[in-house]
Amino acid sequence: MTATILLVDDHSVVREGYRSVLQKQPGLRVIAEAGDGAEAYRLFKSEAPDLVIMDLSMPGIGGVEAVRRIRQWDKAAKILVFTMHENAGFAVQAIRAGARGYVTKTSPPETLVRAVMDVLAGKIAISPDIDHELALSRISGESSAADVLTPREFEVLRLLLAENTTDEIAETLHVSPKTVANLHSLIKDKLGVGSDIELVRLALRQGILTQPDLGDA
Amino acid sequence: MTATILLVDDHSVVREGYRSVLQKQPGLRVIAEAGDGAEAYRLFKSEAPDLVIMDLSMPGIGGVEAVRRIRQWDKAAKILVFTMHENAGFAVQAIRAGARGYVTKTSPPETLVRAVMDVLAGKIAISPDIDHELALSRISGESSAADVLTPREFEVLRLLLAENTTDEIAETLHVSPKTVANLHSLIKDKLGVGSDIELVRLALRQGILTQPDLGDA
DNA sequence: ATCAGCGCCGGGAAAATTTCACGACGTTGC
DNA sequence: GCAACGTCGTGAAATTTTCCCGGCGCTGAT
Repeated sequence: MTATILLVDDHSVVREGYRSVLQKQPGLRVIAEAGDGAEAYRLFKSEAPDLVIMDLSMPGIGGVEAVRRIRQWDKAAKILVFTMHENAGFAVQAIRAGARGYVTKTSPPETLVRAVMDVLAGKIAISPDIDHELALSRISGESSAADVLTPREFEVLRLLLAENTTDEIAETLHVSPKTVANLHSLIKDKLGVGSDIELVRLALRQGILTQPDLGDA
Repeated sequence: MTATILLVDDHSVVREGYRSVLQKQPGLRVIAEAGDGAEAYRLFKSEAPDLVIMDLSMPGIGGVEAVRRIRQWDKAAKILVFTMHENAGFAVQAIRAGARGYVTKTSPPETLVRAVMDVLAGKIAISPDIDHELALSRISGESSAADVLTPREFEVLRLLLAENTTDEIAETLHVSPKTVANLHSLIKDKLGVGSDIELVRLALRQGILTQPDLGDA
């Protein structure tokens, strides 16, 4: 019995790479490919693959959201995240969303194959570098944003990173600009950063702010 | 006569993809692979390939710097940049550094092959999406940082994004904190942004600030 | 040679923002 | 009931940002 696989990555040349690696492995068969989250969801429903290999950064709905939706449709779906982000924050997000594995693209092909086998066998597969990252972040506990912030604070943080001025946020939140400024200050305090610049970079590292570069002008 | 190629990308599975695509093309032969800029430079010198296919985001010295060094070593080197960044800023940097082509990873395999052929034939190859980006950025001219800023301003900008406080920058630059604050304000003015957060995001888009996520904690 | 223009450096003062201390209200949990 | 906490807001002090200014040195044009 060969296991069927759905490949999800927005770079076709990269999918070619996955396929090439997986083909060499007996017992695996790639039956479909998707280039974004929405297509992945659609194909999962129609093809019902045994395993999904999913990239994180994709146009439209991102990988994490795609994982969430697929798991919502099939609570037993086996999804292995395969991404460039060597970052504990992303891994935590992905696992929380329902991924059964997280492997970085810097890993050698064997690691990917091994992870595929593990996930198919029902195990959880995390690549060693991320394991290490995770351990580190536990030790030298960088405040990890999403935990130490209250829901309201977190929302203000997201808006600060996306929207612009304090006043705009105050309006969309129906509170006084003063409150937003207070929260802004409190957030920086809780996160242990001194400037907005550090704040953005922290958010970047932790995957709160996702966009790498889309939307130039 | 078959053309020899050096592949540079820090993700081995991705290199697998390139190879797979290029192998199908008669007249092309991949003779070496590198996982970072330094290795690429070393291999270029020892293997003297006809063409280099280079990723941009890599550990250690990045792709742009690698392009620069290789071109310094061999002014006639043919380098094709193949990256995920669908961003005019990166393309401009790469071309200025000496790349002869710029293709995004979202492009279909044919586009890559076509670009490889064009560059080998001595032409400049830019993928259509970037051409479009370039045109757009010319029209709705986003201030493009590096141009409108004087050298000194640009340096302060870099330090703001990397270093932290105004005072630290003042010291490393041997000027008064006041001057740094003034420059900081002037930079935001010239770039047309209202807050530091926008400033960081602009820098991100334009590739002034490169690190995507390395160095979590 | 003179002068205008510009990059660079910083002072001063007004304006805006950040920060801190504090109070109020509702919820939750012991 | 009450302590603990999240949320919202005020006010006033502290700090930063911003704007306007003058001075210096260089370059290029007249």
